[in-house]
Amino acid sequence: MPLPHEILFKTLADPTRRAIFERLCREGDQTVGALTAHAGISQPAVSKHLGVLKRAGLVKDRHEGRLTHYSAELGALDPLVGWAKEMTGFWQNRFDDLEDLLKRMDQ
Amino acid sequence: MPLPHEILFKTLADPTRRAIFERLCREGDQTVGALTAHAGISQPAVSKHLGVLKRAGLVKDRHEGRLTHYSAELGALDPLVGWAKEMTGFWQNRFDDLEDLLKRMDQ
DNA sequence: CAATTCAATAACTCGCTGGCTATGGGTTTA
DNA sequence: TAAACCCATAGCCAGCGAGTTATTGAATTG
Repeated sequence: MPLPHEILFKTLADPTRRAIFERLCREGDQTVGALTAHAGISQPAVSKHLGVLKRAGLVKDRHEGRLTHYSAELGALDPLVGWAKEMTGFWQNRFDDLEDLLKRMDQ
Repeated sequence: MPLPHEILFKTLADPTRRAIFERLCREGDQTVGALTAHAGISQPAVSKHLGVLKRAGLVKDRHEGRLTHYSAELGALDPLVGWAKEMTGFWQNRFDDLEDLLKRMDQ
């Protein structure tokens, strides 16, 4: 099983897929048909993207008769932000180490 | 010119490239040779990845004789975090709208 | 100056994936 | 129940990109 941020980066790297996700974030609940109408690609292509988004935990679906509604899954982006903070944190730690070193040299 | 987060997602989607960037964040300045020693791929492959990272603004290089040192560029991840916050923000706004609606209905 | 080392570029191969069309299963409508 | 509609799956194709080896340029070493 890959780390959480791994699948997120791969999934959100595709512009079309990210656009679908953004639309779900901005406008909330949407049917596949509505998403297809704005995506500029075929319905099967949209369905495939939604499948990928769902497997990444970025989206959840709701069945209502013959319609399928999709909505953005909240908090799914957390690992991504966490990873970014971790990276900048490493830098901060090195900065702290440098400060410690300078402090010790000062004595 | 693409949006800032666009290139970041594409660049960081590759595991090898992300590993190189993580190493630079964790351990700071590194030569191409040192990075190659830990990457498990050939030196040209590493150089190509470093080129991509550099064009994305995630990394900067420093020439010292025949060696080239690379280091992580701070703040390059900001647009990524910004985008994530924006997405969750949209959801928050919809939540606020719902609260407003309910408030208005209550009167 | 010859040999060696470091890194970048060139040229190529190959697997992955995002797009398509065709089809099928399930649901509503006439 | 026949027809139309919504969405998912299957199967196929083309382009991209990550890897390779070969080569070159530049800098250090002997």
